[in-house]
Amino acid sequence: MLNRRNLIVQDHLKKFVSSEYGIQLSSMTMETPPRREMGDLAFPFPFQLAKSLRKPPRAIAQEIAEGAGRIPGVGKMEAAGAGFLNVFFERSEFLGDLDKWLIQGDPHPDGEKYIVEHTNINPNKAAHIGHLRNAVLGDTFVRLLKAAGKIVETQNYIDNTGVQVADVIVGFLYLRNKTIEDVAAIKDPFDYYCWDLYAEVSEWYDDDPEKIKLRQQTLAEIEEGHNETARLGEFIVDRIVRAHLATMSRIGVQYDILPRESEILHLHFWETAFEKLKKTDSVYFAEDGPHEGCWVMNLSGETDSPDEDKILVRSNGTVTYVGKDIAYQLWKFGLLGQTFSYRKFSEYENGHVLWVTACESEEPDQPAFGTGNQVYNVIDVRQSYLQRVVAQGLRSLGYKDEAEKSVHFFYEMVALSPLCCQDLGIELSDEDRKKSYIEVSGRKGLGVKADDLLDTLIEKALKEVTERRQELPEEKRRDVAEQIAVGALRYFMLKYTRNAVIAFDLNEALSFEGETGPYLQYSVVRSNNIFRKLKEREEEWDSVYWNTRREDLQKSGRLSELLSDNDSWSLILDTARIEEAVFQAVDTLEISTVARHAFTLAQQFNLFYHKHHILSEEDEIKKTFYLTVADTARKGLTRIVNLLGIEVPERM
RNA sequence: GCGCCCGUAGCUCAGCUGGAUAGAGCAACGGACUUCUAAUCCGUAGGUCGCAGGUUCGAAUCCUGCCGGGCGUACCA
Repeated sequence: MLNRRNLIVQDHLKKFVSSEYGIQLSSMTMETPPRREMGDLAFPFPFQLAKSLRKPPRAIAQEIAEGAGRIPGVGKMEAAGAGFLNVFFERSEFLGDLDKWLIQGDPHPDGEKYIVEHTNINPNKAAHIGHLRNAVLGDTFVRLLKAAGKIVETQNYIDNTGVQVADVIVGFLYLRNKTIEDVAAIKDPFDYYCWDLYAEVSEWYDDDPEKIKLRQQTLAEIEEGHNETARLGEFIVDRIVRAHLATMSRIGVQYDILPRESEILHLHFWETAFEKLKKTDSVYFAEDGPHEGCWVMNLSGETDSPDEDKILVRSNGTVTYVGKDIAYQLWKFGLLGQTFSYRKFSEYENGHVLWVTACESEEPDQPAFGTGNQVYNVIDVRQSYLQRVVAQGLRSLGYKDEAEKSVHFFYEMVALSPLCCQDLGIELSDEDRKKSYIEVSGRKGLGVKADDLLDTLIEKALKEVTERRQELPEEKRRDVAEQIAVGALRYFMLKYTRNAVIAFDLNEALSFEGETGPYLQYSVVRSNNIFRKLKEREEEWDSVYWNTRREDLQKSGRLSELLSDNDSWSLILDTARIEEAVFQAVDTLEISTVARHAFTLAQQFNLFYHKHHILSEEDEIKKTFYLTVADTARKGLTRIVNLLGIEVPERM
C-alpha cells in the first residue's frame, strides 16, 4: 500500500520534470535514505539530469524541491547530499490511514492458480536439514503468495517407484532377510531405521558389483506392481511418507496433494507425453553411438553447451526421472489431456484434508488438482540442469508460454562444516576434513535428521522457559517450548539468501538470541504484554474507551509534535512497508527480505519499548500516542511473523 | 574442458534493478534489571569489500582478465 503512495510521488515528479525541463524519464528509481532524519523517500534522478541541463545536481534537486508544488501525503521535499531529492511524508496524515494497511488477508484473487511443488523427499529414509530448508522455503513462499492474494495449490511429489526406494527394499529383502510382517513389526521411528539401512545398502553394493543387479530386479518388480516386492515397497513408502508428513506438521508445513510417481506410471502419463514428444520430433531414437538404443532429447542451442543429448528412455525401455517429470509438468499446466483420480490420504489437526493421487477412486467431492497458470518448483540449485531440460521439453512441444511459467525456485544446499561434523561425532576421511563444506548425503547416512534437530531445539527451549516461567504448568511450558523451537528453526532457514550455502552450525541454529526467531517472538510477546497489563490495571479499558482516547490525541493538536520523534515514526513507516516486502519477495523469489524486514521491525520495536515506559506515562496524551505506536507495531509484527510461519507464544 | 554460484569485520551473513559516512547478528570489552519480562537495550573496538584493469558525475554492486572455493555437466534422482 505504501507502494501506491510512493507511486503517486513518483508520478508527480515525472510529470513535473517533463513539463519543466521537457525530459521524459523512463524510469525513476526510489530509495530509502540512509538515515530517517534525511527523509522517507529519496530520488537520485537529479544526477541523471545534470548533464543535459548543464547544472549541478544539487541545484536541480533544489529547484524541484521548491517548484514541484504540493503532492498529496507529502509534507516537504528538500535537496540533500550531492543532489538527492528527499521526500518527507506528512506524518500525522499517514498515521490516520494506517489501519487499513494492516488488515490481514483481504485477497483479491485474479482467478489464476499458482502451483507450488516443494519438499519432495525420497520416501526411503528420515528427513534431514536439507529437506527442512526446502520445506520451509516452499511453505513460506506459499504463505506469501496467499498474502499477495493468489490462489495456491501445494504439491508434494512422492517418488515411490525410484531407485532410492528400491535400495531400501533390497536392504530389507537381501541384507536383512525380512518379510513384510517383519518390517511391519519394526518399531518407530521407522524412518530412522531406514536411514541406517539405506546407508548400509549403499556400502554393501560397493563390495560386489553383482549385487547391483538386485536393485535393477527390484526396480522392475515395483514398477510392474502386483507382487510381493511391490507390496513391501508400498508398505515402506506409506510408512515413511507419513513420518515425513508428521515431521513437517511439527514445523507448520501442510500440503494439498501428494502426486505419486506410481500413478504417473500406471495411468500411462508418460506414454501420452512420449507420443506428443515423438509427434513433434522433440525426441529421436539413437541407432548407434554412446546412447545406442535410447530415446533422447536434443538440447543443442537451448542449453549453454552445444550437442547435448538427454536420455528420456533407457536402452532397457524404462523411463528416466526427466521423462516422468516432463509428463508431470504437462499435467500441472493441464496440457497432458488426462488427469488423476484422488482419494483422501489424511486430515490435519486443523481439518485441512490432504489428498493423494489414485488410479481409480470412488471418493466423492474430489478436488480438481493441477491445471495451474503458474508453476513453481522448489528444488535445490544442483537440479538446475534437470529443470532446464524439463522446461526445454515443454518448449519443444510448442508450449513456450508454459515453459516460461514453469519456474525453478532454486536455493543453495545446506552443508555441514568439518568442525560441525566433528561436534556431531561424524567421522570424516582425510580428504573431507580439508574441505570447506561437507555435503549432506542420505546415501552415506551423513547429516542431521530433522526430528533430531527439532527435539534438541525443544529440549533447549524448554529449559529456558522453565527457568523463566516456573509458574506455568509443565504442559503449557512444553507448548511454548515447541513454538520457540519452530520459530528458531524456521527463521534460521529463512534468514539466508537463496544463493548462500548454509554451512550448518548447530550452535548457531540453537541460538535464541540476536537475529533469531525467538527474538521476533519475544518482541511480539512484549508488545502483547503491554495491552494485557493495561486491561488488568485499567478496568474501564475497552474499545470505546480506546477510541475516545485516540480522538483526544487527534484533538490535542500534539500529534505532529509527538510524531517528530524519528524512532516512533520509523517504526510506523516500516510497519506499513510489510506489504511492500511481501510483494518484493514474491516478485524476486527472495524470501529472506521478508525475514530481515521482520527482524528490523522487531529491533525498532525493542528500541521504542526500552525508550518509553508506556504504562507509567503520566501525560495521558503521550500515553495514548505510545499505545498507538505499540499497537501498530504489534499488529504488524504479528502479521509478518505469521507470514513466516512463526507462531507467537502467550508468554515467554 | 564447459556452465552456474560464491569471495564484504575474528566467525556467520546483509547490502534493495549503480548512489549519501559499507551494515547486522555472534564472539570480545564496558555499561543498564525496585519498571510494560534483561530471550532485551546502550556504548567501545573491529573493513586495502579476493586481486588488477575498464565503464560512469558516482562501483561492494556493471564489464574484462586473473586468484581462491563450491556445485553441476549419469542409461541416479
